[in-house]
Amino acid sequence: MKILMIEDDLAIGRALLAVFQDEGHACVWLRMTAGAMERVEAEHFDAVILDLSLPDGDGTELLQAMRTAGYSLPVLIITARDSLQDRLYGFDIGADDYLIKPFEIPELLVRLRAIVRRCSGTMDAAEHIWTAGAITVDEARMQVSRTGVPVTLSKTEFALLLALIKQPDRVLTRAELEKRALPHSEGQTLDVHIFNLRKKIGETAIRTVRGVGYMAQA
Amino acid sequence: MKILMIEDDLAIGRALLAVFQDEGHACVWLRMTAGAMERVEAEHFDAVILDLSLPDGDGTELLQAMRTAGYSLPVLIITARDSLQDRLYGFDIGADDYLIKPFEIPELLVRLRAIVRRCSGTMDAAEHIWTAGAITVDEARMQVSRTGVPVTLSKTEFALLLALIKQPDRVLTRAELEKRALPHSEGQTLDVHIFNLRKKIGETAIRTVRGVGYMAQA
DNA sequence: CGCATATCTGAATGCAACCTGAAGATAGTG
DNA sequence: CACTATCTTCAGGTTGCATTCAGATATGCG
Repeated sequence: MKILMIEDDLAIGRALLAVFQDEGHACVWLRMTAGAMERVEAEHFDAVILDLSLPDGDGTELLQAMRTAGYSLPVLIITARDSLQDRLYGFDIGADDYLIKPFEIPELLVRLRAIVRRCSGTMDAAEHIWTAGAITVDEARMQVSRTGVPVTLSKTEFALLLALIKQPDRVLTRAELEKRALPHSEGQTLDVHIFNLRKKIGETAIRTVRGVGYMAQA
Repeated sequence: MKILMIEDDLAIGRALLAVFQDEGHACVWLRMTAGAMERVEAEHFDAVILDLSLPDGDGTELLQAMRTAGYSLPVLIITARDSLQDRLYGFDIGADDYLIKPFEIPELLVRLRAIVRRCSGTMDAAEHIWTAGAITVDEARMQVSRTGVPVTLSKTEFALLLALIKQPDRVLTRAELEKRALPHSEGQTLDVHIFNLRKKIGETAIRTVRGVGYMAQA
């Protein structure tokens, strides 16, 4: 996922940047609205995180400009303003969600995922359901099934499988997988999780690519 | 409350979806009339929000079809057409209220609440009912029953169960649940309420998803 | 107002699931 | 055949949840 973050607070910006990196998202960080519109026009983003109080103008102007230009990508507003009027105004000009400072990072992640899912669900008609072979993963509901039979996975196993199944038939390196699913791990713990995962969802679902990593079979 | 929204404008749809989520309502968002009738037949909705100008046909046709099929649930029409004739036509074919774009979100909420109240008083009064497994929750009457046997819950327990049962088979995080049911709480008070809840409605009704939260079994 | 009951909250304990690291077995590669 | 990467098993340690209980707060009733 590729995110455009417009935020002038250094502490918040850095923290979010680090989190996004950990989650495997790409993130472009701007500290003002200047140049933002050009980036949106030139690149593809899956979501925008927009602070309203910025050094070179109000973030609402940017949002309005984006909407009138026809961009419908999900926008999450961050702000210190809390009144009902501010909120409604935010939605009116086209925000998808509204988060008030100070906020917890996990909450931001949840909401971000929610608005992205919401938009992609309605626009691509595809729910966030991933499939590869006999395996089906419902990302939002955190449910996995094999040939229709539900399977329960641990958090780590789920994260692993999700990373793999999001890009079927593409090899993910051990480093990539460890970064996504095993924050505290070193050594070959990954092997163990893959092993346990295979026990639950079947041997053939995940193929080993010797010397590189693993791959979900489409 | 469960709402069916048929609206092709992305900005409006998103804003409403977000508002409904905040208010704790479930909302199904379709962007065309196609498939709408099937949803109405298959699920229970408390209200329909219907845009008239849709990509695949006029919303009035859907409304007429619903009415001739005998569905009397409240319908709020949103449209850009403003002429007196359009309005009268809308009411003629069975709309309960009529809102002209652009509109303020609070106004929509007020009108929505009004028509729902109006209808629930006169028509099928027994209709805010959620089910999952052996559990039935009547939201309006605040009544819960297990395999038909009534169960009395405390306010907090009811709020918890309601949040869970509104979205069966979907994991709700601890944060989400705490936000809905325990405004003043921190720590693991949630565990205690889940425990008490399970004692009353049965062990199997609520499944624990370790490291994430809880889920109502459908 | 004061008492009794129901409910909520926070802390403490024990248990089970989970993650991790190590170590031997196995299979792939040159 | 030797070497290395991966598979498989297992035990130790950690974390999160279940469960209990007592004090605090709210609610209803006399």
